[in-house]
Amino acid sequence: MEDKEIRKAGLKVTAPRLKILELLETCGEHHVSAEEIYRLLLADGEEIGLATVYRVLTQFEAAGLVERHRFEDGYSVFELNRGGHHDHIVCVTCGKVKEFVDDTIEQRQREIAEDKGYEIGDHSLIIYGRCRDPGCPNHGKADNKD
Amino acid sequence: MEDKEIRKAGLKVTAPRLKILELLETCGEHHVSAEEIYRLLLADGEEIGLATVYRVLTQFEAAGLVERHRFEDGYSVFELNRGGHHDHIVCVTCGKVKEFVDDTIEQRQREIAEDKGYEIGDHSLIIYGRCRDPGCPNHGKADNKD
DNA sequence: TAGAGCATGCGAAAGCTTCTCATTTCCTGC
DNA sequence: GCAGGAAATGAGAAGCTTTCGCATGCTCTA
Ligand SMILES: [Mn+2]
Ligand SMILES: [Mn+2]
Ligand SMILES: [Zn+2]
Ligand SMILES: [Zn+2]
Repeated sequence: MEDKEIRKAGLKVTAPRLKILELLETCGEHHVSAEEIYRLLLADGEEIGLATVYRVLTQFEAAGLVERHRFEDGYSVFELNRGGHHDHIVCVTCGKVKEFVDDTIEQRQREIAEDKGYEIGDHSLIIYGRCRDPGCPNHGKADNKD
Repeated sequence: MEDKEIRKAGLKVTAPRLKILELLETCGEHHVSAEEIYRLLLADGEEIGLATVYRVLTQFEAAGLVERHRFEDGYSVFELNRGGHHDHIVCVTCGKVKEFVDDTIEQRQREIAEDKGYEIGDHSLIIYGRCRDPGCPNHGKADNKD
């Protein structure tokens, strides 16, 4: 099943590639680092190298199968490209990430690019804030001002 | 003159801090890396260490004097905090950066944060595209689709 | 002007990511 | 099914940005 997508990307169908793709499919909206993928596969009994995980993720990204994001700390996290574009809102306290799409913002971006003399390509919008989840260390603290 | 700002940040007024602040002032809307700052100061005859540049930039950032951004490649670039917030549009071909502010987008972000149950803090919006400058390698190429 | 403490420069180290290379695996054509 | 050539892998070394540790130097207050 995933064979098709890998072949379409011009890549050989190998165990590491299949396993990484499978794992990403189970992740849904969860964003995982290369290191996490590596450890999860190891724990699953797979024999795989960290370098391979990085290589494959980069290839998948180039092929449009996978998206890479860099949140505040600057390190890479990955997720399956599930078709539609979306942006992210991240809790700076607990790290929780939610996704959103806003047509107004998307439209304004196209207008801004046009206005500034750019042919628009991609974009990255990340909102940082504090979530109100009971489990978040931030929970309860009324309104911290720093 | 810059003494005031440094002191206000609770930091001692030292040659490295003054020089870095001065240099950033000459940069205007240009975004510079720590390494660039380091080399520019060295070329200017200053005796300074790269570790100090990083340390000072981090302190300035914490004090709100300086802003740090990470464009596509993930490395840090810095600019003086010139008061108002702004976002960036970057040419993926030549690297040219322009700044913009859009009230509609800013407002929608606040609504999204509210909607998703986050107390909004900062955000990072970077549009990637291709500029139409005569000097840009992209110039002339009608509309490349990859 | 002297003292306490903060800041600096240097080199070493951290942490993520990429590279190198010998070995293995995949895939095409027989 | 099998062999050959190309592509991919795993392991460790290396690369790069950024941070740390520490002996020395500088600032600032009194
Ligand atoms: Mn996502
Ligand atoms: Mn800027
Ligand atoms: Zn949270
Ligand atoms: Zn350009």
